[in-house]
Amino acid sequence: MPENQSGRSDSAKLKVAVLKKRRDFLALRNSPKTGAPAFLMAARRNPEAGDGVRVGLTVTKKLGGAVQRNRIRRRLRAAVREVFPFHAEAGKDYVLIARSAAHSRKYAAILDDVKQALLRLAKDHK
RNA sequence: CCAGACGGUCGGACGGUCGCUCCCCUUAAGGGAGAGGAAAGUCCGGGCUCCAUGGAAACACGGCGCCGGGUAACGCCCGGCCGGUCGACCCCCGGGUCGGCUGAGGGAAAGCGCCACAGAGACGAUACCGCCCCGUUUCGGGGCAAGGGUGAAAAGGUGCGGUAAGAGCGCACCGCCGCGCCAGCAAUGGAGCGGGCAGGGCAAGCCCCGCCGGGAGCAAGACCGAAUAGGGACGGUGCGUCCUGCCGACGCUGCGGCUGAGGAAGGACAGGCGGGUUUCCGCGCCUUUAGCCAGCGCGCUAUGCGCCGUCCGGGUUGGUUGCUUGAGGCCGUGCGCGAGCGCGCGCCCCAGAGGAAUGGCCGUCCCUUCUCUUCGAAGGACAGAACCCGGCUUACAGACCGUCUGGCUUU
RNA sequence: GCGGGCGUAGCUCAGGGGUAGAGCAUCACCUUGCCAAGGUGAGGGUCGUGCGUUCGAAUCGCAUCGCCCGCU
Repeated sequence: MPENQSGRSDSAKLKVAVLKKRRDFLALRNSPKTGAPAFLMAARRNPEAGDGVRVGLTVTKKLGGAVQRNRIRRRLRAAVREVFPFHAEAGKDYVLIARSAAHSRKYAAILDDVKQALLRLAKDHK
C-alpha cells in the first residue's frame, strides 16, 4: 500500500470505530476544524476512544435526496477506511461533515484531502 | 417505413480485486444471499399488537354512492348500462351503426339556501323593439308570444297546415310524461297504448336516503436487566426527644390563625381513572375528602434522624425479541369475455440493517452526448427497503411488443 | 410513524362563489431655498402549479410542489 509511506507500518494500524452517540457529535461542535473541498473535519481528544480512533460522518439533507446522501457517505467512508489507520492520531474522535463537492470530486483527490486534513489537525493541536 | 394516442413488458450486462451486513459451517479457511417498479408521496384498504377480557343501543363526526361481478377488504380492479366528446360510415336536412377517448354517474314532486351583471322579464317570472285588429291614426283600447335583442339559462325542436296576427291550435317525425307488456340477475333497453306537453340549474352548498367506520400505532408490544441515585420491608447500632414527642382510615372544640388554584430547588424517580358523548347491563382498580397550627379527650411506649446489612418492588442507558414463510414467487393445467379462482401433495426460499450493509478502484461490451476522419473524452432516466401485504397517485432516459389513427412507398 | 397549518402586489396581511383589496414601500406632482414630514394621483398580480365542479373559482373538490409547526 502506498499510503503507509509517510505514516505507520501495516502492523501498527489503528482500529477505527464508529461514533454513534449524539452527545459525542455535539461535543465536537467547538473543536478545532479544518476544511477541504469535499468536507469539513473536526477532531477532539477523548479517553473513550481508547487505543484507536472513532469517526462519525454527517451528511445533511441539504446535500440531496437519499440516493445522493448514501453515495456521499459511502465514498467518504471508503476514504476514511483507506487513510485513517495510517495517519490519524490515536485516542481521538473525528467528525467529517460532508459538502456538496463530495458527490462529484475525484476519489483520489478525496484521499489526499483526508490525509492533508489529518496532518493539519495534528499540527494545530501541538 | 415514419409520426401520434392508448395499453403492456423491461429498465444496463459480464468479470477481477480490496471491503461491508446477515446466514451456514468452522481451529483457521471457506461457502451462500444482499434495494424498487415505483422501495417515494403517505391518499385509501387489511393483517398484526396494545388500549381492562366486555356486550348493546342512540347521537355526533368522517367517508363512500349507476348495475353486476372479483377480493381478506377497499375510495381498487373487471364486465355491462347511461351520458359527454372525437373520427369513420349509412342516410330523407333529423337520426342511426361502429370504433377511440372520457365521466366523484343516488336523491332537486322532504325542506332550507344561492342564481351576480346584462336584460322588458330569472323562478311558478315577462312584453322593450315588435306583429295584428279597432278607433277621433303624434296617441288610445284590445289580441299575440312566431321574429329581433340580453343572458350560462327565457316555458319542447323541425316541417306542413292553420290564423286578423299568432299559439301543440291541428297533424307528421324526434324529444317528454303516464300505463302495463316483452328482454335482462340488475342498471337499463325495446316496441305498443294513452296524454298535446305539464317550469329550470346547483347537492365537489346545507341536507335526505342507503352502506361502512371503536382508538392508537412495530418508537405497537413482550422479555432480561449494569453502575449510580432513589423507594419499601426487616434486623442491628448511635444520637435526640419523652416537662414531652409522635402516630391514628380515633373523637371533639375553635364562626381561631397561617398557607393554599402556587414559589424555589432537584429528578429517569412510579399514579388514575377506564376508547368522542350519553344511557343501560356487567366488572376491575385506586384514593380517603388539602395540609399545617392551638387546646382537650382517648390510645401507644416508643418515635424521629443518621449509619451498616439482607431482601423486595419500580425501571433508565443497554441487550434480546417482535423480524420476516407470506392473502409468497415460478411452472403446468382447468374454469371464466375479464378482473380472477381452483388444482398439482410440482419446483423455489428471494434483504432484514439499527449513526443504519448492498461500496471504492480497474477491465470488456451496450447505449447517450461532444469532437466528428480516426484516436478519444464525459456520462448512464427516476430514484435507496426499515413490521408486512393489496391498491391508488406522482417521478422516469431509453428499448421492445400489441391495438387504433394519419402520412409515404410498393403490389 | 402519526397529526396540523400556510402559499394573494417588492414586504406584512385582508378577502371563503359574481370587477382582487388595505397598510408600508416605489414613481410623478403639489408644498419648501433644499431635505424630511404632509397632501394629491399613478403604476405594479400566472391569487404556488395542474385537473375538475359550476354560467362563472383567489374562494368549492382532488392531485401535486414548496415552507413551517406539534406529538411519539
